[in-house]
Amino acid sequence: MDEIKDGMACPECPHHLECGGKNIELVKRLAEKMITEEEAYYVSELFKALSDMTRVRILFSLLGGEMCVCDIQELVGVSQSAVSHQLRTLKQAGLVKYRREGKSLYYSIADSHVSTMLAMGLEHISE
Amino acid sequence: MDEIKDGMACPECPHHLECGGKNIELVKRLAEKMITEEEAYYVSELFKALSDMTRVRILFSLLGGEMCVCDIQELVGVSQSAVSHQLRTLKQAGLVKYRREGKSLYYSIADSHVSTMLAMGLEHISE
DNA sequence: ATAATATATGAACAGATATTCATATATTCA
DNA sequence: TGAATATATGAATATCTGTTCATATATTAT
Repeated sequence: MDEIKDGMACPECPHHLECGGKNIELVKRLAEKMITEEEAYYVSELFKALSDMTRVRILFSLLGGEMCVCDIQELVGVSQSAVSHQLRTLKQAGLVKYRREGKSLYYSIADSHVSTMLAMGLEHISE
Repeated sequence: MDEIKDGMACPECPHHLECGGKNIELVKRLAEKMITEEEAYYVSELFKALSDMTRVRILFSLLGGEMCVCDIQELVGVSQSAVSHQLRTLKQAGLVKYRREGKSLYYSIADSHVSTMLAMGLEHISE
């Protein structure tokens, strides 16, 4: 990878350095406004939790309200273990929460961001 | 997996069938409003495109406007090949578009859905 | 305390994914 | 046409991910 050098504007292509297509001004300016690596990591982890078909189906199921694990299992049609593993992923990403009632755990959408993201995803694919 | 049978309400837990925690009414009602497997697949594929740190950084770079590949490469700090592969993934997901100008390709965010999803993702992790 | 039910969890394996390397394609310039 | 630049692409590989299977934990009922 070439190093970014400064103050070497090329007469033929004023925005670029060394005619190499490196718009140093733009890159330097954007680099300051850029999200941090840490933020990018957490955002990607968040979307990773939404990147599996089973988890997406679980979340859309929960849009109608809270459900216990065995009902999710029934509705989504995967094994108890698989649902549980996926619910943990969703929980860790802050996408769902749960409460206990007797032997059952009732899962629900964590907040309205989640519903909106799902709605937007669905909208995006329908274009 | 137990089969869903109808009309067998259990006296002890009226919402459930066979005391097995299966809320058959709820499950049947939700099953009708459920997104299809196909929709779930496409939505998960969309979010999968957002589930990688490099791609997230590329997209946030592009929020400021279009950029050519070599500038993205410089800003994000990964190899030319890696950027190109990731741009293809983003393109296939409909998240970015591009136009050619001479030897360079200028990539940009495909539509406002994308910006909003990114903004919401960032918002969600900051809570 | 014991049994039954609901859910979680760890290990293992098959399949997916991101990067690298080498090379191909497309465009411009001389 | 040939050289240089910008980007794309295929193959290979190491890593990651989702499911299954077996088992553990937690709650309730007997």
